[in-house]
Amino acid sequence: MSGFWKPGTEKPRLVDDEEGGVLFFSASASSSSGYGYASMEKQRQRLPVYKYRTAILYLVETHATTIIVGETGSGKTTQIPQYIKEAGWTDGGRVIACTQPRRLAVQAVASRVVEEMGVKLGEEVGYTIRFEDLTKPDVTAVKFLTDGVLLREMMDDPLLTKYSVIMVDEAHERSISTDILLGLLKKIQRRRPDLRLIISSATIEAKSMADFFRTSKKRRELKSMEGGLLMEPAILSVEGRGFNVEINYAEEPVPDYVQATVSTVLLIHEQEPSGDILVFLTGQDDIDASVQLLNEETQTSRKNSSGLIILPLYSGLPRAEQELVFSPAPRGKRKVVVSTNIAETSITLEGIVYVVDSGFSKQRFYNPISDIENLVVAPISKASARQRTGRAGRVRPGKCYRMYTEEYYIKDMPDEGIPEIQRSNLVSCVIQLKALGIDNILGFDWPASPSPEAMIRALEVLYSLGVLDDDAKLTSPTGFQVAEIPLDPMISKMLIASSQCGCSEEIITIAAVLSIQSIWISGRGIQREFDEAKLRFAAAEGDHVTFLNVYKAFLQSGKSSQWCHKNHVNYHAMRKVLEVREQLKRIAQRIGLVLKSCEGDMRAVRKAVTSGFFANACRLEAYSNDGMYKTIRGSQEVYIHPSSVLFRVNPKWVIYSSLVSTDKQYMRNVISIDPSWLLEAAPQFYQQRPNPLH
DNA sequence: CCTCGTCTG
Repeated sequence: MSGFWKPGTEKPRLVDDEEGGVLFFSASASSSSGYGYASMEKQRQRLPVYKYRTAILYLVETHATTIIVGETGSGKTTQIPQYIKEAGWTDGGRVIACTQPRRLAVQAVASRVVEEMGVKLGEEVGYTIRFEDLTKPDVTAVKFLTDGVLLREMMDDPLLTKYSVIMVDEAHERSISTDILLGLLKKIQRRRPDLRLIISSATIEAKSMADFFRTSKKRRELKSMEGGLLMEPAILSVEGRGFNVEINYAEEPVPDYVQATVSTVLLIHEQEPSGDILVFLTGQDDIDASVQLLNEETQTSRKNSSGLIILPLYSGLPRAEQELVFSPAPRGKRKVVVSTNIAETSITLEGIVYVVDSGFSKQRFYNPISDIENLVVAPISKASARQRTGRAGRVRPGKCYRMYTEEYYIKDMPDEGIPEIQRSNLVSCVIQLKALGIDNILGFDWPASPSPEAMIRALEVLYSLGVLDDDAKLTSPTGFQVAEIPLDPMISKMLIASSQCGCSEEIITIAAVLSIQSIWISGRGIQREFDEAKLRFAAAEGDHVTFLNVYKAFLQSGKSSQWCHKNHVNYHAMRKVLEVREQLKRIAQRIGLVLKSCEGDMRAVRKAVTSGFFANACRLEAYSNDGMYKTIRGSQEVYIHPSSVLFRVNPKWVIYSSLVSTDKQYMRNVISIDPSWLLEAAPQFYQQRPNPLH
């Protein structure tokens, strides 16, 4: 091959990030404008995946499912859809789909492919993510989209008939949507022998992926279907372009991983040649603590550590601070990014040569008995550790420092993490399958089965919401309406009820706010100011009504970002609220809800909230001095979260929208109610319980 | 009397 890059010639551009992350080019990176078509073609041919072009096309032609194991930098995501198209799979108006778990990745990959093909985005090549559809019917032949969007598309077209090839990228991440999608695609395959699947996965997951798609144990059926199509999944491995990374383990188990991490960073800075450092910790607490320790070190010691630029990174960080991590360190300085898992998959940093891996991350766990989701610090898997390590070898050979022993890695660390679907509440997932006509939820063929307890709990909740009937079928119209709304079913139910309560305008706003992370900007140093700012909007009824006040004031300000800043309101979150609100309004109209404002009648609003969230009703314990509540459903001890406007107000009866558990169970987003509304909203749910409302 | 890993429709 003559396609090697020589120093002094044009710089090879990094292509897409194979871990589904998005590359952010620093200001110094060369722009693409200077490249002609020929040179673009050359670049494409230099990618490792190019060697496998014929093999991939052959496998896709002859196998129903092809599993591609692609290492970092192989070029699979951008190239394979193009190969498939060049081979004629889009002839006759058929479409190739390529899914990604994340929106940013969809956009990044689509624009790269558009550039390589020299076409306009939204024509031949397009993408669809929530709120953004850049595709043209009958024109778009290659379509990038999120897993979630493809799932939604199945509601209108369960067999996904317009697609000839579906590539599921980053399947090893095992997100809930990916897992549901894989289960459904396997089902579709039986009805559509013309459909081809390409599943891209990391090495470690490839075998279990193949096992899953090995449809039948009967050999005859397995070997071939009509037309000589092989049902046995093919596996193809494509090497990557990552550099070698030397791994260093702790010699002894580490008692305090934050401390160990900090010491390691300082040691690297003292002893190793230049190159940026990426540290993986678990959350804001860890990160702030270690950033502070590192800063102290920088200030007290006069010698080496002064050349360090220490930057935290987590999703809760304000946008401007997040962006700091992408600017290159000034000459002679070394950048240290202290990050959560966000840097493991979602964000790619250039210039990282050293990785420090604490060996932990925060993971969600769900207890179907208490119906509570918890976030806990837990050891990562080998797959995760490898991924973290790989982050060091993107620009040149790197080093990874693991804050655990080699023995621990080999003997105790699990190969793969627990798929998200086995750690989550399943209500949304169950309703989606029901809407697709899958009646036997317990018998569904999952890549990883959720626990029967979790399934049963989800069915119970949906039954009590009136979404499922006695035969566990979707009710009409409520069940079908709830399935149509892209929100948590409790929020959707609240929305539908608001149509009857005559307060849908208000509830749509509340639904939009509840479906995003938080509309407030909080920070450690500004706690008191923040509380004061919040008091300006505080409503006696509770947080939901407070949201309405914030939204109203935001509109009155002319949707001003300065106004947001002054009031500790997150401007980006409010833009998102506007966006979700518009979408919900459209859906509400489509499914025949009455759009109406209650003109300040907050009883109506509280009743509508109760209709969706009655299962989260709590009563203040009569003799409780510390604001202890008990849930009506399970007599769980819960407390109002200090961030709530009802903190220390403690009304007798409240409903919450979610629980956060730390040292205690805290209710977030709390509203006061009248207990008689509970019986009204869910007679079957509350009558079964022995005298709950005395 | 105190906080929240990351995503998605």
